[in-house]
Amino acid sequence: MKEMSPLEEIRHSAAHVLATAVLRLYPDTQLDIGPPTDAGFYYDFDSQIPFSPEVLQQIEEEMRKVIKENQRFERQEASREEAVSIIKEMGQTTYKLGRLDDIPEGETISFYRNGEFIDLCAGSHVTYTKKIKAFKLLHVAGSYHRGDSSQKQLQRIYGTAFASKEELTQHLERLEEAKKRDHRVIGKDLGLFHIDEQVGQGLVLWKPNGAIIRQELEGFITEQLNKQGYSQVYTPHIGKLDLYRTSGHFPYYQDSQYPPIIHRECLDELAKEGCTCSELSNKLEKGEIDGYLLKPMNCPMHIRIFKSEQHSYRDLPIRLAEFGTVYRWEQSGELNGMTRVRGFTQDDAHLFIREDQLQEEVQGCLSLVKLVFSTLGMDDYRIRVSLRDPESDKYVGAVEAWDKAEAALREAVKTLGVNYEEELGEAAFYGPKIDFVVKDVIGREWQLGTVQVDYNLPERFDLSYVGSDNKDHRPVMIHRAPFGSMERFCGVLIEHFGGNFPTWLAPEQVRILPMNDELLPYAETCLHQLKAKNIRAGIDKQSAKLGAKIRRAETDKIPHMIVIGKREAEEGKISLRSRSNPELDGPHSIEATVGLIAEEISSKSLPKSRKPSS
RNA sequence: GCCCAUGUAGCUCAGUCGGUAGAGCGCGUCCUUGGUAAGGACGAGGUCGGCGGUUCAAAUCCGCUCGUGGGCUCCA
Repeated sequence: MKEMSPLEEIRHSAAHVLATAVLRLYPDTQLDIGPPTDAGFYYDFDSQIPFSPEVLQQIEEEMRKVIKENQRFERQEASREEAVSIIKEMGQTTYKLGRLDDIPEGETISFYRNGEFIDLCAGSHVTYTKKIKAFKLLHVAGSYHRGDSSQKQLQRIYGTAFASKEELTQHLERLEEAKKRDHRVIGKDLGLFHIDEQVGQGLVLWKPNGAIIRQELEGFITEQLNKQGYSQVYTPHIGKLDLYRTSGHFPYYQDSQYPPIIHRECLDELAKEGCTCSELSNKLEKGEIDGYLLKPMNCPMHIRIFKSEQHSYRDLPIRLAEFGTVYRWEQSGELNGMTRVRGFTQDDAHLFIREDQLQEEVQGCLSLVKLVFSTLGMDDYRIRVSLRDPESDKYVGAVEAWDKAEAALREAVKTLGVNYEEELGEAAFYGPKIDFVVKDVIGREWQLGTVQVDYNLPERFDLSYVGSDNKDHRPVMIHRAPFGSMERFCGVLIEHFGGNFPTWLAPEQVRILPMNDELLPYAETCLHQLKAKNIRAGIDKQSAKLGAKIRRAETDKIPHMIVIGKREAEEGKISLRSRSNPELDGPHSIEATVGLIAEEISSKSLPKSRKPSS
């Protein structure tokens, strides 16, 4: 049994109080489980009554009463037989008996009692309910019993609890603050992207400002690709079903693909025959009719490029890169802003290598991912090394090859000099992988950069190169994407910066604020000088007071403001107000300003101040 | 896909007991020409997500549907 921290004890106890209150109000309720979590606690209930917000309030009221009664938490150990009878006495047989069965033979079975309520529970708990100084029920959500979608769906009540009211208030305020950083909110405010009902769920429209950010990021990657010996390619958005039959993506992953595109004549023919839907999908699977698939992955296309020529061992590694857009039919409930979508562009590349090059190449890929993260100041990520489960037989390729690959990944990740976790059984069926995982503002984790070894596709496509022994050899493939997908990465990036992008990424890098219309010609002169250096700049020509223009530029999160008044125009200077680097504030010549900003852009400096935006 | 919630102007939201719509921001015009986070006046803008039902009457009640949010399941 794991010792619980004091905070976990409070939360765990709050979960029991929640169950106590629910049973008082709705005695017919069947309880499942109620553990503490990172940010609070939950309890799963099976109840006829839908827990609406009003009901939730009543439950919260009842919980307050329970706490006020200052019930004592008492531990009680029981034999298996006693445990069964306690559960039966409580009338909680539906789920609790199953939970009891989960406890291995020989382990202590314990219950915790508070007031009239008793629950199968390993502990631990606070001593009295009054120790729960501050709690709040947050929301209700559906959840499957044992996390299995074929099981009954229960109602999960989420809440949080703290040792003091102040901490609770702070926590709730932080949640409010986090909501303001939500990429969906900022994306709308700053005109970065739009997801349109009529275009389709999970299909991102990049608006002009968002497109600039994406172009800058793609440019950054392209620069690195050129340095590191990659070749960029372009491939189409659809390919024949046969291609994906060979790769195994069709029909194996059919559920998460847009349905195939079938030629009109073929459809007419089938209609004449009175072909049913299931017959059609049968024929598609068997390959009796062909069609096209919106590509769910870029690899098969890159593989066909590799295979279009003969390769010598001297040519390897061959590194094919593409910003390749793929389409996957994600479940509707899973879609989320830009972080989970149905069409997305991977900053993809496939490396065709000799086995002896594996470690070096993985290392190269990892250092690229690391460079991306450090350039953007994203240091709050975790690295997950996903290995195979030695017990399972779902994996392709020889065990020796896996061992080598896993060893190579381990060695490569060690050279990064960062912490990482190994997770058994998390590998893809075709090879082990390393993922960079980042949290969003609400604490949800998203996989961004990824490096994966693949033994499967070279086999399926019968890839080969000619070795020094003049014989054919099978290359190994590496899939890698430093950003993962442009959509998800931008979503996370928006939240990371809270919209205050470093100047090199900012859609509008400089805004000129003339005090009045007479100064417009001078403002235009300054604008030309900025634009001559490829600096994205604009002039606020609105008839408004300076304060209002500054406010607008601040809320638009423009890195640099150039204020122009009579004084500046007479002296041939400008007055800089900079949110990305307040050290630069003050009067400068326009030439010096252009130089400073151009330097900031080319060095990809991170913002120096993080003023919270209003 | 499933559970719950939700959908009113470009955005954020109000709209009581069912009596056919309101604010702020933004936008437009005019006035104002200013010194580091909001000057002022006037004006335009809505088939209340869509379809159907109940009703003399529906933004409001009911059903279906589409979208969104929070979870669950999933993520090659």
